Amino acid sequence: MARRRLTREESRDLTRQRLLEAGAVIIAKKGLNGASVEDIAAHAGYTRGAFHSNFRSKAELFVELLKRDHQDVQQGLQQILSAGLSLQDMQQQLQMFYSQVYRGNVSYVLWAEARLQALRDAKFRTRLSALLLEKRDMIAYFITQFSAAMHRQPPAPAGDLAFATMALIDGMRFYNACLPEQLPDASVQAALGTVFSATFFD
Amino acid sequence: MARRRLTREESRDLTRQRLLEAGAVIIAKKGLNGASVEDIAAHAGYTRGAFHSNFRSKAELFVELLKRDHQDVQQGLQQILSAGLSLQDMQQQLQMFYSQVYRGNVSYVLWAEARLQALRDAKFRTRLSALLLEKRDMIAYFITQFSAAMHRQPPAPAGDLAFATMALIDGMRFYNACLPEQLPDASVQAALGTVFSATFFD
DNA sequence: GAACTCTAATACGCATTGGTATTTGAAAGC
DNA sequence: GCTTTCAAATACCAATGCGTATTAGAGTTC
Repeated sequence: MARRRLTREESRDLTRQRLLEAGAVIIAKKGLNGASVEDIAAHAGYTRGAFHSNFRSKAELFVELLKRDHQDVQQGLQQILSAGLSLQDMQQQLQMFYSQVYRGNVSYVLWAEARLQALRDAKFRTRLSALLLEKRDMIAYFITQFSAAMHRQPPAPAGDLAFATMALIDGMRFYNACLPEQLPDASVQAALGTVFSATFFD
Repeated sequence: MARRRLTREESRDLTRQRLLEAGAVIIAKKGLNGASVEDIAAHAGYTRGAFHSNFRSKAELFVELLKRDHQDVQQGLQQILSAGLSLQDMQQQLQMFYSQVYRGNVSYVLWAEARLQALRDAKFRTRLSALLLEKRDMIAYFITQFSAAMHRQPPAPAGDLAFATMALIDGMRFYNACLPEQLPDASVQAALGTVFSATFFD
């Protein structure tokens, strides 16, 4: 394993990457407030010096984490949208996509943490809102597409229904994680299917 | 205002009460982890001594807060359920009840905080699950009642739909609090109404 | 290879926190 | 009214936190 030496930039990027990953894990585990900079740095194999050399503060790393995850999700959705699939296939793709995205708990917990942060910090709220609105618009577009394909109007403003969709998915995700015996994956799928099809297709 | 002297017990209860109220406010504002015992005690007009004399720890106070709030909500729902109203009236009562319960942000934020806590602490999770299941069962009963009155079967297991209902309401509550201009109260009402009536009544 | 630059480690200061141990003062018991 | 009891204040301590300033060492440049 003759690994070549890294350039300064590569090395720095690697550090940053590791800190971000460690941040995600530790923040998910202990909460934004419970995770110390020391924790995160140590888990990534560094000291606080490295952390502060890469991020101004924990909050900054956190926002970066959210942005990255948001980007990934948006890209995934965009891809499904622009693949030119039939309604059936699109629906199935969406279902698969969400079960993948939410497979690990980490990103879900980060967003839950972010929601709380938003409720109590106005500055953070505006930053998060921008991301939430992007997501809402993406979903609203799906809803519009579905309705158009069914030759109908959406039963309520598409944007509002998009929020409802996000609420439903996230909420069920929580109950599923918290009470897996009471609400197993299959039940979540079935319940979501029931509500969505009743709302959008019947 | 000749206020009579308080007995020892009355005085203690009063202190406890004040600590609980302060705890709710401070925890809602700064998060469970961000709120220090000192914060809470000071906001209630006491010192940490008083706090530790009344609660073993912050976590204990937090659980107490959740239990109390849960009790209140369950009682309210129970009352609506056993009032012998028509479906119409019951529906309206429920709507009113929720808009009242969730008027202030405090209790909502506490439950959001609790959800996060549950995701990362197994012991806490079991304590919270018990409350969540009680609530689910209560709502499931409403769903069963509604369906029966419509001479139908619920379109999916009532318990699962109850979870979906809780998810929807809580999620929309968040978006409403976070982006009130994008999702005003009226839109929440309308969207919820659309989804619920599509799911349960059509 | 010498001077430099920049990343990450280390050292330092200061503020906070939680818990315990002790003290104080007011209610309760006699 | 004297003693006892208990709620709450105070004092103390050890741990942990963040941010900055400084240092060390590896990459870069010439």
